[in-house]
Amino acid sequence: MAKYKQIQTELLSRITSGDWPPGQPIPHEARLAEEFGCTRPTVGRALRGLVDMGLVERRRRAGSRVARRANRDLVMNIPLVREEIAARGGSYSYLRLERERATPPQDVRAHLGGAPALRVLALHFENGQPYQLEDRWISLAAVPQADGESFENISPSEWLLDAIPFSRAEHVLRAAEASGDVARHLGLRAGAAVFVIERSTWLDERGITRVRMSHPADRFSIVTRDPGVWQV
Amino acid sequence: MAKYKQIQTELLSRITSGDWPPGQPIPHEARLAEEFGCTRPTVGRALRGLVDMGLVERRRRAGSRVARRANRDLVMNIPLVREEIAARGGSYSYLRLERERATPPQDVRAHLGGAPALRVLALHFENGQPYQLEDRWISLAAVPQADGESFENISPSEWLLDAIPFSRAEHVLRAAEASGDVARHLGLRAGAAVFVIERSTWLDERGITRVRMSHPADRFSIVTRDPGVWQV
DNA sequence: AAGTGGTCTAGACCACCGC
DNA sequence: CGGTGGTCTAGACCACTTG
Repeated sequence: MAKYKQIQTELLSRITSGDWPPGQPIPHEARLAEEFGCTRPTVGRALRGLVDMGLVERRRRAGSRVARRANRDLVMNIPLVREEIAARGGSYSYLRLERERATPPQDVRAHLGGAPALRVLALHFENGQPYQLEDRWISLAAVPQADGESFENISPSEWLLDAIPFSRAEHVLRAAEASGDVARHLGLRAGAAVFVIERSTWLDERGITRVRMSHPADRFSIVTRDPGVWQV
Repeated sequence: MAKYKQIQTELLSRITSGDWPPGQPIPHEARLAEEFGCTRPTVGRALRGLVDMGLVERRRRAGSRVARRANRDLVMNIPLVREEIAARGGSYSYLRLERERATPPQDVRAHLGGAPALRVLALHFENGQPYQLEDRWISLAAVPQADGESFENISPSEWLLDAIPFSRAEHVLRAAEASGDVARHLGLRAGAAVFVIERSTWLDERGITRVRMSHPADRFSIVTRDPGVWQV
């Protein structure tokens, strides 16, 4: 194991063990370097990871302290439906329901701009049961190639991932009660709970696509992980 | 701006602009160091951030490439309810409903161990309306101080944050339909959609606490951010 | 076998900010 | 003002893995 990582692990255990309680000043970099028998940049690299984890606060001249509120960030991942289901050993299938050029509703226009857009509605199945309803808008100004794609054999999600890069993405997670349309497509009764993910992506401040992914509540959950010590 | 960060920004723009498409090999560190007029460790630090963002893949001997699937991680934060509501300018209030020593259900026992546990049920209000139902189990073996706390004036979440550190946390996010009890406490009809967060924490493999936080679907959502924060 | 990334050192300069 | 963290250099050794 790399030395900076050993140091990181050791400092981490001093914090989580309560040996260094919240608010406790941490020895200077120079002192730690002496203690661990290495140079200051190596200690600095170890500490940087702890700062990113939100466990340590550092200020010039004032020194480093254990953060008072270790309000750590959570990390999650939203994989492609197909890969997610395959990873579980389930059988995946896909059905395009609708595809049309149309004018998006107000909130989507605010994101994609006034240009013409493509709407695609599609279903993803796990073991023959509806698992996700994908309701997507694609800006034809930003992604003109989409006009030539029927999306009958490949889902918009998957196609876009290979077709176009993005520089920024935002996700909103929420619970909702299924509207009549959503319920019908997912095979639920109207008003049943669904888990909704709305994803918006940009390429340099230009809206690319907006998608609403709805899942039956009893078949979907998201598990987060701790941000491991991401080395910086 | 630090040089490693300038380099990172430049490389990032080459990727997001499509100049370096997915799968494209990236020049060697030595070559980039030459191009940017710096040393190899500096280039290495810039690239490390891109690897953490999932945009670049590196293998010894094989070199670096733009990741084929920029399946980036998402970062979110679950703040204290009180602070979350205060940040919105709402008025916060708190009510402890129940507190008892009891034997946890099977799944919680698997996490906390067989030792005695404390159960606390509490409500968090925003502007007088129920916002979160907190249903918590605390291991008295791991947190004996909890036995002396009534939780009438401070929520378990808040108390625990200051009382005891943790080394690992796991969260499960899901949608659900409110059971009779949950619905009654939250002022909803039975079967209404709720957003549920289940958080489990450990200190060195020893279970500390498990909490289920239920929110009315129409008043709760989570917004994620890009993890670009820690480097770019 | 050799090229690539991964890491560390020893030393240095600078910006910031609390004293 | 001076101490602290933030960064960079020049050089080096090593581990991994692929051709």
